[in-house]
Amino acid sequence: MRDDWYIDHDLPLIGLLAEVQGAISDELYGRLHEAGYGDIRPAHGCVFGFIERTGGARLTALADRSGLTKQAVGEAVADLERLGYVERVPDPEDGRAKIIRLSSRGREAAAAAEEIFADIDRRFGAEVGDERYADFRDTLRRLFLFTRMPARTPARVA
Amino acid sequence: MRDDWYIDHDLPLIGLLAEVQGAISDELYGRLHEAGYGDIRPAHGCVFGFIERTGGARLTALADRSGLTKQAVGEAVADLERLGYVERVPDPEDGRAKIIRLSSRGREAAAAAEEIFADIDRRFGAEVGDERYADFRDTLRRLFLFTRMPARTPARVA
DNA sequence: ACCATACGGTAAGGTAGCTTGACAAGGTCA
DNA sequence: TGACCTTGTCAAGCTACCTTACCGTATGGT
Repeated sequence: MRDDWYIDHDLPLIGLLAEVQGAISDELYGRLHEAGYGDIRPAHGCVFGFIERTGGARLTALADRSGLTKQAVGEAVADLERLGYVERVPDPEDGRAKIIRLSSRGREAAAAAEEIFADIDRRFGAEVGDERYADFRDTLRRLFLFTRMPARTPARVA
Repeated sequence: MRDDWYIDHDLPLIGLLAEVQGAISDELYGRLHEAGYGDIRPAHGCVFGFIERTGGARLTALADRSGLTKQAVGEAVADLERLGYVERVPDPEDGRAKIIRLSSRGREAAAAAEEIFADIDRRFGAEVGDERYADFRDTLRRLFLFTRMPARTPARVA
């Protein structure tokens, strides 16, 4: 991105979303690396992004929430267990299931990530105005829920 | 995403951006497929998203604008050329360079994509309110430009 | 007690989309 | 004219994620 094409041309919504997301992603993993969490990769987001901070979650729940397959999430969990960020404990309520829980190091990393997000929110708020930014976040969340709405049930033919 | 975890838990900004982008992406490529442009893939976005509609652009310019490597964009261009969406012509001003231009089929596909985007904009606007949505788009664009801002020059030590 | 179903895991293999490295041909400028 | 940079391309390889298939164990309805 060395030239100024994007100053004069509008990217479509999808392009703007992708670019902003990419910028945040670069900052997140860059700063996690500096903070000593360099072994956390984007693929681990399906765990950190969707797990209960305390109490943990089942593999199947993480797969459902993230929209990925159990295999993909299982691989991420195996990685994070090896790296010491999560631990798997048997679920007392279901002998088949295991609870995936953040270890203390995992909670530290999650806290570090949340600080980075808070820092980004602060800078974004300062750039466009806090009220404007709050509205933006709110609208984005509504659009997210909108895209997750179940398709309209076809009208029943009486 | 079968359970309702995301109703009660806030995804961080990056998660919201990723999810909404994914939803738009699904719709875009699904509908392009139905419209007879099923051979256009997300990887081609670095061309369609950043090329001048008439006049075309150089490979290096597309790489700069999209933030990808020349190799990645070159592969997308080779694909699109084979599929008939773009053509490569020698640049009269520089013997090394080639101008990548949308063919007539390429312009048709771009127009189809723009209709899909307009349709999504219409639905999003209806969901959250047109004014609110216009503000949202505007703020998103400002945040995009903000993330593209050159790093602050360190204050010169007099 | 039986059997369908769900949970988690293993394994093999594949695809999309990018990367790094090396390079020839053409341009730029002292 | 020689040193250097730019443009585009070839080749090799990586990451993230998917698919299909199979398995053992546990649960729950009948």
